[in-house]
Amino acid sequence: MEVPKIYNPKEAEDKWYKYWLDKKFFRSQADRSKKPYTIVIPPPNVTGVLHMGHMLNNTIQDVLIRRARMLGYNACWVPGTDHASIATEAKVVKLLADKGIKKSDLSRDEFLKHAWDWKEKYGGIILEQLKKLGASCDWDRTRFTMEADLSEAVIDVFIDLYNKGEIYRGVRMVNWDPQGLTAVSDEEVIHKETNSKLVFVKYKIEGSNEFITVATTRPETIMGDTAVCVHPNDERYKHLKGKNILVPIVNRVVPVIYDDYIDLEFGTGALKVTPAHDINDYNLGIKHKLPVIDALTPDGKISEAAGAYVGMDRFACRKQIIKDLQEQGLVEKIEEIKNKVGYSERTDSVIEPKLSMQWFLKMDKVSKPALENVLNGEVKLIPEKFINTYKHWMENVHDWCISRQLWWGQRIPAWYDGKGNTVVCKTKQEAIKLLKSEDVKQDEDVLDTWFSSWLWPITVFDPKAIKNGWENANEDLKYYYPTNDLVTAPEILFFWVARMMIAGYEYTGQKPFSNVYLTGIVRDKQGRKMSKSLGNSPEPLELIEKYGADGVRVGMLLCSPAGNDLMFDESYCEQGRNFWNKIWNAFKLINGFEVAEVKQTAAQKTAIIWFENKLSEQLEIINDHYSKYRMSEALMATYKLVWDDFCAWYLEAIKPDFADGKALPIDKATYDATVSYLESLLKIIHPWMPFVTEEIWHLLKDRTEKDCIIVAEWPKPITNNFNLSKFFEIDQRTITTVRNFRQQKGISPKEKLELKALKEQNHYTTFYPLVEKLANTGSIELVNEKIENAYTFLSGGTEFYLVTGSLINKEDEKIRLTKEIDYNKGFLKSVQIKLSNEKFVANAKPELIALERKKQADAEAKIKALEAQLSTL
RNA sequence: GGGGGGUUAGCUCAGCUGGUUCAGAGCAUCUGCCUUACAAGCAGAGGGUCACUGGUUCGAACCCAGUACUCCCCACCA
Repeated sequence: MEVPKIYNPKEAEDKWYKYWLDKKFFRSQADRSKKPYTIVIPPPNVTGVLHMGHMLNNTIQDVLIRRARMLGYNACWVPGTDHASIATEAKVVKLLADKGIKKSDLSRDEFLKHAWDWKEKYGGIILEQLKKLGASCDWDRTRFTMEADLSEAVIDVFIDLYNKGEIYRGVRMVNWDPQGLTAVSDEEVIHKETNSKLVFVKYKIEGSNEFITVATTRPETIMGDTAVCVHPNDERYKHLKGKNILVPIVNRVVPVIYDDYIDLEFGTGALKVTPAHDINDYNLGIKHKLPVIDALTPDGKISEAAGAYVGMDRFACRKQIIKDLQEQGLVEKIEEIKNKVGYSERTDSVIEPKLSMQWFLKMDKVSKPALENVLNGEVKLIPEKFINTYKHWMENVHDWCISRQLWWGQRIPAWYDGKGNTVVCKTKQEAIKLLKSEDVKQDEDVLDTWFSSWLWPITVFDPKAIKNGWENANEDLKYYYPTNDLVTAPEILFFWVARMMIAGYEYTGQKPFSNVYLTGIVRDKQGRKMSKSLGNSPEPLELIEKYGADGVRVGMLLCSPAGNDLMFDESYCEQGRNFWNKIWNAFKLINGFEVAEVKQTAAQKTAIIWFENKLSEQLEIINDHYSKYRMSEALMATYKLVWDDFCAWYLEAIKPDFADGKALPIDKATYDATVSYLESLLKIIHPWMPFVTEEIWHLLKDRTEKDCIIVAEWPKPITNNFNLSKFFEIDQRTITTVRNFRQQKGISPKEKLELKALKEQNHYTTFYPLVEKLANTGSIELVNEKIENAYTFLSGGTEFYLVTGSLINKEDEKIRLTKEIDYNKGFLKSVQIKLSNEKFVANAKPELIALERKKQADAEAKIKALEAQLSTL
């Protein structure tokens, strides 16, 4: 069959993806007669567009799922998207703002309509992009975390946990995002080292000319001060007991309080206490019954309560107040310091600790099984190094603030009657009944996104399982759950992975997945995280355009050891592209063979025997890598098997000779063996490069409609005795030596050389036909006598002679042989030292000693042979 | 501040129970080849004080202690 000279990835990708969809190869349905293999996708944000992290993640998932499918599992990969409340709401707010619409001018329902419109329009983009990558998800199962029944499950969980007493509402210090105007969880705060000014401010002591100096990085909160605190043992301040202090600017009278929380060493040993704006101060305030003055508005401006600078932005105020204090002579000094300041992950604005009414989930009890089952290995983290981090986090876990001051998300099912009564229930009618009041209002807030996505592995299969209980779960959930592997980024180990485990144990009594494969972070060559803002991330779809999806998939995985960050560089994709090109060319060669009634050559016969061995050996190695989730190693082993073993050695060995400028025909046995090897290889490559393998699969033979490589059976090793493969390595070295000799002497590969071997040493001639073919020697003659004036070398204990008479320079040969003898003598000496060491002989394992003895004997024999050769010169 | 990694060839990384001719792989580099599958290629070659210092051991890239540099996670020190 005529095939194109170059493979066209774009054409093949579109064609085969569509074909796979048409034939429903991605579809999975519960089937008790087959073992399930399940992955649920970490749902990307609906606002998301494909980035390099997704590429890596989803390629790994696709490799795992495709291989499982070929191994005969009922492979099910469930896709979907996450509503991502903060990110999406921010996006929609911005979009409306661009149109001149303010969120505050809209009702909740109006805003949500805009949000849903946006979601319908753009929410599916990322899933479409995944298809370009070749992701073999069961698209019929696509879910969205805010679908009605998934949302209902979230509400059910809230109500259930509330009824169990695990959820409470309270005033707490939360991380307030003044730009997003919402509380965010501890995990959404990123602490960054920041250069700050530590301002030493003098506070006047009431009824005295004395001052007490406090150090602060946040002078704009001075108006919220309600005490000054010192250590009870601090000699410097003992005399202030019972005194009052005047807060600068506002001249409020506040007490001096004593608490051993104070660090005597830091600053001046005196702390201004601002209960509304610092968690420690808040705790001190509670302990010492201090009033709370909230000096800031939700959007980060100075509040009415502050009494000065009202309406000014917090950072502008910081500058102004320092200036004003300096003018009043109240600034003792200013130090430049580095401290950690919290920033919002979503909006990147400085987080403000703020007191507010929020809903919390108690974590101590519910998180226990999630910790235990990782420690006991029931759920495996890959790589294991994350177990320590995980343990540390789970043992020090704080209550989870689950409310968000947003509209996009699942609204908290709490109802208030305005008289201080609260009920938690699903509908307004119930609330009216329970509160015995017509005038009930639902909580304005929605739940944290992770409070819905922690149910993902359950609700994608059966959203009603929460309500109905595990015993009444549907067939899907019972069949597919617990899932097998979760592939995700270590950044969300706590955000999401830990919480899925919590929810899993709480609501199904089982783990949600058995293995958690944590990918690395994709970085650029300088080690910077790839991000849109830095502009250092290549556009994934452009990469696919350039190198083909197969090339990009391979490129991603070539540089991604498990759990390590990967320094991505486009050249890896180039390597990936070269790989599919190589495979295409190998196919082209085989495709061009002319089969005829000719005799099989000895080289062909032995090559077939050898490759069967090699293929089996490497297949076991590859399977082993997979079982340990060593993805890039499995890929590299595949790469070398194809490129080196198959193309460079096997195909070169069985390739027919040329005569009259035309390739000779090939016999049927060799052809069939070669095609079947190629088929096995294509299968092994398929998870990595699904498109090119499917294309070749169909060009190679006439196939029935459903005979696709995507559902072909994963090959099995034919033998488990790999001696042949080991023996051929010796012959490979012989071949390389001859080729090296040619290179040095400038002898063309086309020129036949005469190679002889010493008969008495000769034990293993099985692969001599391959040596003859690949080193282009005449048939290797076994001789009884050593040959003088030849290029002599030892390979596998046999002495070989390249008889090229005139080309041998005696002096050069002497130098070469002397060098080799020296090397072997040195080696022999090290072995002898080892063996003459009594302690070694006494302590080492017997096998090891035997091995060393053999090394000794071999080296001695080698030296003897080389010396004999030298003496003939 | 607490915890966890990492440091092996120019680059990205393997090296599993301390012992095989153990110092490896891929890429990059150099040399020679447009040999009718493939120059996105073929053949060959070079390249490392295993971060540093000490210890344990008959034997250390591997185990232990310390040092340096780096990355990540957690944390309420003004």
